[in-house]
Amino acid sequence: MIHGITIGKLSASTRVNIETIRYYEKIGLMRKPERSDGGHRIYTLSDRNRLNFIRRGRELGFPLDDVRSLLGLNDKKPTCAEVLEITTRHLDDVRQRLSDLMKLEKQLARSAKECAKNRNSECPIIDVLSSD
Amino acid sequence: MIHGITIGKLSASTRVNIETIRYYEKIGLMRKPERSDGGHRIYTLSDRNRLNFIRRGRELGFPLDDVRSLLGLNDKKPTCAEVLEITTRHLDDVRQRLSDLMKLEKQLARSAKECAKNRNSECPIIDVLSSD
DNA sequence: CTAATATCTGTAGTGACTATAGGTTCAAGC
DNA sequence: GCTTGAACCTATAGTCACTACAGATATTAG
Repeated sequence: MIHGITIGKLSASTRVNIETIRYYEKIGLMRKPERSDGGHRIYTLSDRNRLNFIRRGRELGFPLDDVRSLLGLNDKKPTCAEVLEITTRHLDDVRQRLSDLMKLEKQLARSAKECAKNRNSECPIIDVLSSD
Repeated sequence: MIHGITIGKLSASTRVNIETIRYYEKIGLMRKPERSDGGHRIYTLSDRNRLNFIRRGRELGFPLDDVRSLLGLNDKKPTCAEVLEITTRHLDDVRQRLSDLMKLEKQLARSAKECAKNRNSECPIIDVLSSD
């Protein structure tokens, strides 16, 4: 291949850490690339596309197992319906986490506010944590 | 023992898993309790209070290191100002995660919607992941 | 006394990396 | 051709906060 890419260049051009790339190879998300005579990994443009795919999937919060499915590594390329199913499940999960975090934010914000205006007496946050 | 609580009862009365209680002991969040002749852990009401404190802290999303500080295990009992500082930092973190998740939710929801009304052609979600 | 239940220790696994140690290869400049 | 420094290699351990075993021992109810 005329256009071999070292792992460093691949890392720089995809914004994925070198260690992470090697980790993806270990768990089978990235194929094992060719090696130079000295044993350095040599990647192709196709590898770069795949890695970008994985990165974007991760940026959307998909767990690596979902990314694996989306890449078609579990069985075949997923149908559009299957992709939708994975996405919908993930979306539900995100919404659940959102709802949990919003409750949390409210509680913390209330505690912090009380604490701020009540600097002399017993700490209200500690009280909350200690109360039965 | 009149005042002894077994780990099972402690677990049931605090809704903290037995394994988690032992883990907290290992990392020094819970003190080492007395033991029965046979070697079973025997807890006191004070242990139960502490464990409830830890559980509530975790429910508010504080990392264990923060809980440790709030318990006064790092140096002394924290002042109210220190508690507020820990809480505020944690709140900032929660708000950051909230903001990230909201962006995520938007993107995923948009993708899912497009995918749902577009079942025949190329999958829009895969397109997003593949695009440069 | 027996049988069922509870508890014990220790280790490994989870997810998705990140960090380190100690070695080898590559590419550029002279 | 040689040197040097950057890039790369493998393997292992650490992160967080648990959870899940396996295999042994203790306790308790009947």
